[in-house]
Amino acid sequence: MPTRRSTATMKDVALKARVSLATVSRAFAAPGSVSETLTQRIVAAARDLNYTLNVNARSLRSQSSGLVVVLIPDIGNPFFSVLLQGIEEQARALGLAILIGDTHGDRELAATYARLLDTRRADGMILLNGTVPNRAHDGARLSPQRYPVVAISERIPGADIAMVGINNRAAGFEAVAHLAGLGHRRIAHIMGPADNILTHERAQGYREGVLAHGCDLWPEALQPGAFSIRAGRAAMAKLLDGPAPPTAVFAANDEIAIGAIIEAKARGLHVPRDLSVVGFDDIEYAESYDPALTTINQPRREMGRRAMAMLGELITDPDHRQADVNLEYQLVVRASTAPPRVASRKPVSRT
Amino acid sequence: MPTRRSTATMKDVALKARVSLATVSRAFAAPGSVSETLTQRIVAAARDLNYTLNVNARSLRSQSSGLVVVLIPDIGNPFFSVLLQGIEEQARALGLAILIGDTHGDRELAATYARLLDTRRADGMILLNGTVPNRAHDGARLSPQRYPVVAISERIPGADIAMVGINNRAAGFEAVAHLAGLGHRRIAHIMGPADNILTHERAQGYREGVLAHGCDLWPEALQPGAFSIRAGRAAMAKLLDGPAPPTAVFAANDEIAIGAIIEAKARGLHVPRDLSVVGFDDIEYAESYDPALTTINQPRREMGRRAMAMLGELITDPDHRQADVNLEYQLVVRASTAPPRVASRKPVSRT
DNA sequence: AGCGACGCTGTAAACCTTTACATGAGTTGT
DNA sequence: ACAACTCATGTAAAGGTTTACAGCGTCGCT
Repeated sequence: MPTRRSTATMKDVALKARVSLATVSRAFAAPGSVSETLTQRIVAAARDLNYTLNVNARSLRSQSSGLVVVLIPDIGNPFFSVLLQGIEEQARALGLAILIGDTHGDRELAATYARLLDTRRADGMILLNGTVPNRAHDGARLSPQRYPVVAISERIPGADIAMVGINNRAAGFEAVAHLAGLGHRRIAHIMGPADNILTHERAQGYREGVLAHGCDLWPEALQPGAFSIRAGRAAMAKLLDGPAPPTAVFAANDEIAIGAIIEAKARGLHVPRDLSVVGFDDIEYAESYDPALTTINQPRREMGRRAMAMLGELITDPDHRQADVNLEYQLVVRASTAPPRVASRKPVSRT
Repeated sequence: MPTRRSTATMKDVALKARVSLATVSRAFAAPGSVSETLTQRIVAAARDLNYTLNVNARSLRSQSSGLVVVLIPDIGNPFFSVLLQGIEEQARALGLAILIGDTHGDRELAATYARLLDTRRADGMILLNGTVPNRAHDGARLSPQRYPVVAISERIPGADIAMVGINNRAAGFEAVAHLAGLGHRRIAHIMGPADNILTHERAQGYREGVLAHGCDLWPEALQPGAFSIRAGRAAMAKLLDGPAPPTAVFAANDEIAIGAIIEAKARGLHVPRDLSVVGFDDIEYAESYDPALTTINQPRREMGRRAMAMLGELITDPDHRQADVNLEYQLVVRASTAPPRVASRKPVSRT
């Protein structure tokens, strides 16, 4: 018969240590403020009684929970895992715990998690999905009060929320520049979901790159898609079915890139000989794939750390205005890109 | 100047609705127990005042948090993501939230999360890493009191904790049976980390399979490893450097399998023509890999759901004894296995 | 009419901690 | 020697909810 422990409280500890309740509280909260003798007595008593702080009581009284909500659209997406580790690392350093909310892209669900802020159950929130959940929560009304919130990777339009990420437009440009530098002139782009802000930034970078390097830009060059292998495959199929297929593809993320490669292989094409592919994100499997993916590496751990650090400041000082942070990305050249088999024209020099 | 909302409490709602505090509480907690008229007045007042329940106060009073801790050794491991979704789904159905604790295999960290149970901040715990964290927490002493805990996938030795998973031994056996059925006689096994229980169960299944099908069993056939691509690669290299390399490999999980394939390819071998590989887990990338992985599929979402359901029962009734649950697994045959190039002997029929 | 039962509502205690304020002892400065 | 401080400690209120218990009106039954 598992007996729940009749929990010891501060009162019990105070009694046993022959001090007042307040002194016990202070002994734990502000180590300097209680004399050496008493502190020792208190610690000993707490140990003997197997005392543990009741966090709910503390939160109730101090109006803060020590918890931070992290909203993720899909925890299965490997892009987020390292990010999460960075967040968690920094959170621990700040004495905070994180609560991961997987929204599956469901706004309703996101709102549920966001409500944790309202109920004082969380002190702040990190957004990973490019949408402000509160908005959905009860119609169009945005919560009037401001909570500590920071966004990672995606700038949230119309919301005054600090962000840490990379310059996606520039990265997209660089991906195209790499392909153009190899001699490709017919470069397609498979995009992410239309409602995602990153999609447009990367596509914009693509467009500028294509223009700057004098490459082709035909109507079907920009394929709509989604951040998944399946979508990448489907889009690649369309591209390959077109009248003049591209010799290279810039995919909006690595999963799309993998999908594209699968489809190309299925049609007997060799990557990179017949088709070059560059991805985005540099997920763990990018390096292990066959061929190893050329892709844009984002400093994910650092992004997580920085975001959490910013949030920490915001929690202690809500009036603090945080500026956006843009970190360095990196084009990682691996085996999925090569010069086109028959260079349509001679290689274009980079501007 | 972001003004924190001067939060409305139940008292305010009671005042506005001209009822007592208790009635408001009951109106929310037990819908049936308050008259229609009052309920309406209360709901209206709550809406007008923008009232939200203070969860900390509730937790303090009711001694439960509505939170469940899920301990994961590595959130980056794709095996866990779907599992998590199953857990989360079921948790939501039960009105519980989950707190994901990534331990990075660090016992100290696991103990930190486990302490959430002590501090009444969590009502229960789901273990995904095969170790009981409390044990590490303060030396050898296991907490005397019992908390609602259930383990997924790994039976925890020496602890009386209910588990949901699959029969890993049988699955290992089946993997070998599949290879033997294709005609392989020289089948190696790359194992997971030695301190993991699954490692031994799968290895045991392998041994029994090899024996039952009259295959070779040489000293180096069982390669120690870890659940990672890198480890799989290294082990495969050793196997291939041996005097009589295997024609097939059973890897303890998919990442090992991918590592093994990478190494084989690097040496100019073709999979499955020169080497058959079967993995374990059927992670998302198994299907997309080249070649698509033959592997053991675990019903991950269902495992998560069941575990959470069991935990739910345990939370409401701590005395309830839960029996272990073994779910159905499935061997998924894809492109990474084939008959050996030169069948060493004629195909062995399955017993 | 009287009695018990029942259903709804109110009163007040309890949950455990933090913290403003009060107290008193010890120290410093003049 | 005494005022003015400092410092460690104690007292008690506050934080927002749940819930045992009590009160009261209504209904049905005899």
